[in-house]
Amino acid sequence: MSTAKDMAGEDMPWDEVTPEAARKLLVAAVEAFAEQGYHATTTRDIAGRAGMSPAALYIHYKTKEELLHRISRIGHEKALEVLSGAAGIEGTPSERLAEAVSSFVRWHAGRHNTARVVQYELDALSDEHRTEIVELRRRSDAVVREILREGVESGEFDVPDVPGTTLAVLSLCIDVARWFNTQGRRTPDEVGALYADLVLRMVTAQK
Amino acid sequence: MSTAKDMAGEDMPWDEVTPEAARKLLVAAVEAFAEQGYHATTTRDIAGRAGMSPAALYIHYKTKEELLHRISRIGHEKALEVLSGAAGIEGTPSERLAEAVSSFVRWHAGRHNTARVVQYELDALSDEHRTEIVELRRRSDAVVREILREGVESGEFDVPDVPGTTLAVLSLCIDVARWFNTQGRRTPDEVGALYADLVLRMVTAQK
DNA sequence: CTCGCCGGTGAGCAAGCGCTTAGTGCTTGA
DNA sequence: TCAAGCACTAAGCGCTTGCTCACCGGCGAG
Repeated sequence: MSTAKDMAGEDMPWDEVTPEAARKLLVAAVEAFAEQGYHATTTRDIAGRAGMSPAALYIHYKTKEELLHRISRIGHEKALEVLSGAAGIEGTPSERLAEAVSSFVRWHAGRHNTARVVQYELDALSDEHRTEIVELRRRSDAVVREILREGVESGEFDVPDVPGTTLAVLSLCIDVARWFNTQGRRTPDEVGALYADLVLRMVTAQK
Repeated sequence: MSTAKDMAGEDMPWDEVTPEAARKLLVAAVEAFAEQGYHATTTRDIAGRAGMSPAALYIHYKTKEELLHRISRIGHEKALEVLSGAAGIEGTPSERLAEAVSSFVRWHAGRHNTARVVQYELDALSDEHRTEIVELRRRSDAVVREILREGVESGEFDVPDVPGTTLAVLSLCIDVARWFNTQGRRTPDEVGALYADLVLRMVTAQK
């Protein structure tokens, strides 16, 4: 079976953000937002983590909210890329669902700081920015729903409520960002494998 | 099959909080924290929603953090009560797991404002208060893990990784508080039934 | 060498924050 | 009837916040 393990979005994070000072500030912000949340993080804290003065932030970003928006947009794009890359491999719906779930979970575990900001700080975005991000989330939803639909069609899956099950599968993956801890016993690979198995059992038709 | 539908924690919310002014403030705080998060909520906002002056808050609570702690503690106790009440019914591990999941999910959906604060604002608590709350969460974990263990022992369940699956089941239930929306199409009962079914399929041994 | 440009800084402003305090009116028991 | 005690308010204190602005050093072009 082919793998999407080395898909985009897992290596060289944030290298598309330039110049270097802007990237350093953004990386510092991801760390701070993930640890304490957007509203509990001060611009002074972000600048301090990046080793710069508070005013430096405003050379590269108009507001603190714009910084969150950049993180959220790039993060969502990466996550969607990982998910649809995995869903697009050749294979049966079961194989594709397993690949999609394990890759998506691996991303949420391996990059749990980014994922936490991306998934749990949506409310802090302006209405306009949030609307844009929600559209990206709808696309993730569509990817999973389509695999389930195909599996039901082929008879591989037995899923009475496709939209509800789609929601549950994505919810399960996303929540990894909340509890996953680098100090914990499990590696991202292990969690991805466990979750792929659990999800397959949720949808597979019994013989 | 017996039901835990009318278990504690779903009716007459917060009626243990007295006097009335303290309860009104607490209910207002739950609403505000759920909508905007703890750090984005001001004491003026809470007092305003309760129809009182900002200073009134400090007659009933020492700090804003103490208010969060009260919400978090009572909420966790209610959630644990719902979960272990459902897990304690007579029946096979499958029946008990289904009841536990559907009740727990129903609580997270039906009282999603409280659940959101309880589940997603833990970081805002002081170290001391958080330690106390984490202990309550460990007990929820133990309830689910014990059902899984018994099901494996009886041969009803096939669960290679009991701790990991426990985590996944609880994570699935908890995340309901994040996405559940009163305007949505599903009722708490429907989501509870769907999730109980999905979880049973995750753990049931194939014949 | 000098000048202009530009990423970066130090100091600080206006606003809003959590919380306090002096005072007010209502209730209550002798 | 009235003093004490109570829940509550108006005003505001000290501080931190997001953000601004006058200024500065280094560097490439003429």
